[in-house]
Amino acid sequence: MPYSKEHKKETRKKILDSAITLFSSKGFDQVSIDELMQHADLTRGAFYAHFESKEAVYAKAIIAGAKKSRITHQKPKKLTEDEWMKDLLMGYLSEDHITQKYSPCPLAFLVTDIANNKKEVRATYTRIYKILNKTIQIQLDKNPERPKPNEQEVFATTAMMIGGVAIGRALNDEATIKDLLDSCRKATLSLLKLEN
Amino acid sequence: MPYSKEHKKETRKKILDSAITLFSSKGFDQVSIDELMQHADLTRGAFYAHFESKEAVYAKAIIAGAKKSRITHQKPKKLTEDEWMKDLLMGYLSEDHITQKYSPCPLAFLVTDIANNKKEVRATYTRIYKILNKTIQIQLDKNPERPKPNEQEVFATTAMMIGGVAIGRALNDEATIKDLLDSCRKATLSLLKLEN
DNA sequence: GTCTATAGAAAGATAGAC
DNA sequence: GTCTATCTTTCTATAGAC
Repeated sequence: MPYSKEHKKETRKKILDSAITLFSSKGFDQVSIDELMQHADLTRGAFYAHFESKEAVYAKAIIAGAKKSRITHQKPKKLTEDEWMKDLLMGYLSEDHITQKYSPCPLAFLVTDIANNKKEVRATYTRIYKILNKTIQIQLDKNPERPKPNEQEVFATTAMMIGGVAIGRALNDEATIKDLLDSCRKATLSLLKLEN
Repeated sequence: MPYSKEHKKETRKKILDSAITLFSSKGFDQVSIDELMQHADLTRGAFYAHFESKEAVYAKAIIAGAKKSRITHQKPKKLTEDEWMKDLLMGYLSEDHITQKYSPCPLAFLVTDIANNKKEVRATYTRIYKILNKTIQIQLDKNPERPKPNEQEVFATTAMMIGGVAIGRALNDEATIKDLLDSCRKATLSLLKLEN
């Protein structure tokens, strides 16, 4: 066999990485399989040895994108739980996130794109969305010296995070983007009782 | 002249109404000019007598859609300013809005769709977004007997409104949608100090 | 202004060589 | 597994008759 299993796995990963970047910045329809494969240094025809359709790679890209997001990472030892949570919020609601300087969160970058897609894709979104809320809740419950936000406050917070980033990407005016992000950062801290 | 000016204006309005409905529910790329014109009881070829391109009708549809949104309407006489504001919030963050039972807000239905579109389209979005925030601010300033929310609190509120509706449309699970909307309704009322 | 017909480009997916 | 070539469909936009 001229190609090892290892090789295939790496190629798949390259395709998936390209998919995260391209789908996040341009949406499902504006990325062709040709472009996707070229970005991964391959040609059209090789695609179907790895995924069965465009929808399939899109769904996998959402999952892979979520896993790359900082919010799923381990807390650095030198930070307290609350410091880490604040760090994540500030990073999420930042210009660098909007301009894709670091790994974009598919929940925000692809919200309406996904609403227009197939049932299986929306099921994937739903699963990841629940995980995000749960993760934040668990993280916040770790500090006993602060009033714990309830489930509703977490839902409201993530709606503001996702909404803030999604709107920021649609806007055409730096100053407004800055105001929006500032406002959301402040309001999320307050909602989660993380102000001090 | 076999067609009056009046006729043209009405035809244009029919196309625009179809555009709002179809673009909102399926996004820019998933609506073809053919489908759009059929929905308006016309054929492909007639389109270019009214709009110069697909992007052009899309941008106009965003504006027309925003004008149809309840939030730009006049307050009914029998309601106080705050009651009216609460009404709008509850309607915006409702299942009926998500399922498009009434006129969808393009700011929420098309956020990421617009982020992936041309500069002029994003400029249109930005303009309407600013108007929404301003409108809410003005409305809230009318009641002198309540602490006035500042600009930041209004920005945070609209981020939650738009985020809540956009996420709700991407979700695949009735119960989660309900929780999400409940949470956002409660949090927006609190942010705007409208609880009583 | 609206129709039918069509030009011209692009995209998803498959076939077969290596 | 990856390549090139191609089938087939779909779409935007234009041309020309009425």
